[in-house]
Amino acid sequence: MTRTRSRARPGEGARLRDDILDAAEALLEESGTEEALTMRAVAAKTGVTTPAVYLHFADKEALLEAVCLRVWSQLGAKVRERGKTRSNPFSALAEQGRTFAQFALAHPIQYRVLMMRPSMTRGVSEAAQACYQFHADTVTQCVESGILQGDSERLALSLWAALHGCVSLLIAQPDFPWPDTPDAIVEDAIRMAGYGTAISSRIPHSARIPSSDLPRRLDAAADQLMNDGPPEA
Amino acid sequence: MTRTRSRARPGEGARLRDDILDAAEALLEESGTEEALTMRAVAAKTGVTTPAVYLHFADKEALLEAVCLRVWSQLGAKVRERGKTRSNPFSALAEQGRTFAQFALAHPIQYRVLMMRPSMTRGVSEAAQACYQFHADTVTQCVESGILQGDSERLALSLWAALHGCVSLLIAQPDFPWPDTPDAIVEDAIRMAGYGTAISSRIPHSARIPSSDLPRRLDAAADQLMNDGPPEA
DNA sequence: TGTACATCAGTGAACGCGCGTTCACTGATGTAC
DNA sequence: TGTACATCAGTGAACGCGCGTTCACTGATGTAC
Repeated sequence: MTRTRSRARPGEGARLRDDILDAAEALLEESGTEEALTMRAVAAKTGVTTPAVYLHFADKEALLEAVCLRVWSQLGAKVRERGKTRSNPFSALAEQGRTFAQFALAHPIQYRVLMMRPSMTRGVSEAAQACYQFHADTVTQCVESGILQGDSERLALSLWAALHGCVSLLIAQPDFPWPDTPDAIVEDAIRMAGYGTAISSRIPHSARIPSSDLPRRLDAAADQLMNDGPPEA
Repeated sequence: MTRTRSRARPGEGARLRDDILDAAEALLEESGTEEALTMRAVAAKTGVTTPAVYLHFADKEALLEAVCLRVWSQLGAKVRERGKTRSNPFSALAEQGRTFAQFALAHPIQYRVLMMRPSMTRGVSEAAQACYQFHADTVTQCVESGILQGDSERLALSLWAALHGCVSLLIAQPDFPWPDTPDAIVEDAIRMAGYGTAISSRIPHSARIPSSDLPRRLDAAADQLMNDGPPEA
């Protein structure tokens, strides 16, 4: 790791800050593990000596926070941007989910770091909150337009959790014999979560559906969804 | 951390092995982080000097594998035991899910370790496989009895992922303003995954459901699930 | 235009620490005679 | 029953390493005169 950086002019010192964050992310991506992110390695990757990192980050924790903050911002921006391309809130929800999953699969270690450590500082947790809020708002729109029913906060969580589980398994268990491509598995999860949330939000917890009858009823319900009339007898 | 252990008699040396594993798990639970699991700390917690650990585990990796193996076995046993109490495969599935989630929430760091690191050795991956296989078998029974349709492997994965996402968020983000108790959130996730998998497995990917009509159709589908007749006009 | 100086982005060397791991050793125990 | 001995479950001290962090410093740059 040779030093190739030229010294910044006075007043341009902040340039190093971004370079360090770039290096930190690159390190995560290349190594595949958070453990590789040491102050020394980040400095070397940036092309600078270790103490130089302390000019911009108080300590390792601060550096890690800055990385998280940036990743959350990027993720939030992507989801917002793509989510707005659909007018119907239910399909916007699906599109946001796809965007979220794509981002996670494209930046697996960053995603892992974001999700595994509780948001530490106010800054990070606000970025995370903003990202989640956009999702929650779309869920609220789904409730307002009657597609979903019930407490939008709980619905939003269920949906988020389902998708998170899907990508988090894809990321953490790459050696698992996955029956299909990641995209297809994500798509399955989105369909399942979408239909599941919509239907289960309409069925009271108290309802006891006789098990022997369940397959026929499910067929009928699916027919109701796909066709307009009642299912043929 | 005083040493309280008495030396084992010849032939009983293997007793230490179990004690070490107990200490390792206790350490994880108390500290809340995998980083606390060092050879030194484990030895101290066991009441033994550090090199003594090497009498039973070749290195740190081997110790961690042994911990994982034991946790997977415990989890598998719990799920099997409780899953068998239901005759209907669909509600057995739900019961297994609840058991799984309860175990995860009761042993959060162990769960994290299990899920975050790809199964390393043959032993661990076999234990994990066995645990998952029981779940997959129940899904297959659901398919055979007509409750679910389609590729049981993909269905099993979707269900597993949804539940994993739910508990993994509950574990990783304890500071999040969860709108309800963990149990209630898990229950929501199970209902959502159950209905969602059952319905979405009946709807071809090619089906385009007109969005303007969606709320009414969802109402109708839910009615079909709860009541026997078609929904009132 | 030339020179002394203040500024500030970075350097180089070192610190103390906890870690995984090794190695020569000890001392209680069961056993052979 | 008494004693020498082999066994083996552990001990104590040390190793080298990479880490986060600190501190006195340097040297290029823009600026005042």
